Amino acid sequence: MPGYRRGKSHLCHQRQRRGMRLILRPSLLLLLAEKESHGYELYDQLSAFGFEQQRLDSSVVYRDLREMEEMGLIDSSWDDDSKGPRRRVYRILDDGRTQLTEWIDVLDSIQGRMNRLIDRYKSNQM
Amino acid sequence: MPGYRRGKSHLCHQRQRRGMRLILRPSLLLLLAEKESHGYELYDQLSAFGFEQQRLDSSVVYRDLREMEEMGLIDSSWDDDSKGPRRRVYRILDDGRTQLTEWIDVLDSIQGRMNRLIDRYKSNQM
DNA sequence: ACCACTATTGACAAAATGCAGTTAGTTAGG
DNA sequence: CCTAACTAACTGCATTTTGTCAATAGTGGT
Repeated sequence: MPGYRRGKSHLCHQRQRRGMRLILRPSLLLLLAEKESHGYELYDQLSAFGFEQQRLDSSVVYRDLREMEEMGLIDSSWDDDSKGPRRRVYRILDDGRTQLTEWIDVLDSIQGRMNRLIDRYKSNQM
Repeated sequence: MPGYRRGKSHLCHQRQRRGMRLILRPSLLLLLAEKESHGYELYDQLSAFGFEQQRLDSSVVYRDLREMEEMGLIDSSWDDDSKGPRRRVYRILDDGRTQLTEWIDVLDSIQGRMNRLIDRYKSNQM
């Protein structure tokens, strides 16, 4: 059996990661709303939202892009003109813009709830 | 082939749920930091943090309590004096208070990131 | 006896996650 | 020419995490 004991500091990282997954797709959609792009570039740009490459495997980004494509939020095509390996370039669709708006609203309301929790915690400290 | 097509409105609910799961344990710990309690009562009190019973099955609450007990954040004992079925009463431990503080910090930082995202989205609307 | 409400638990399928590996084109150095 | 490093995308799989549903059990009311 693989030892694999989860220490307490590990728990925070896990929670942090989950928080990040919550905003990954909205972040990707926002980047694509600003400009079309391919997976590898998006992966780099995510640092602007606090994603660290150590903690986020690029395969997660590719997988999420594929799924958003299946959902009809974005679409893609190959770019053969660029140097290096071929790139799959993604563009946001109208449904994607609509979805982005809705997700932002959801994040807004989650923030409100998180605030309530944090405020209550802090008011107890006195 | 179970029909099960996920419409777009479904996606928001899914994301909302994820956001809620993120704050479930911190919420439970906070409630227990204020006063010892049992699962069913905690389940009721969660509405104060925006949890709706329609969208959160009580078994999830019980499961999380059990796991936090395994982690040594809280402990429990049976209360046989109360009316009705026996209650498992939970109390927060020192490690639980420490963990709560850390989780609150994590939520704080996640909020910061969500804010950056939302601000960037809104500045694009102009 | 039957129903509703309180209270906790168990079991299982479905989904999400982390990690590691695979394929391939390009560039630079020895 | 061979190799290493970087860019780029994708796949597979074992674990973990979820959501959902059902089972059990005590109490009070009609």
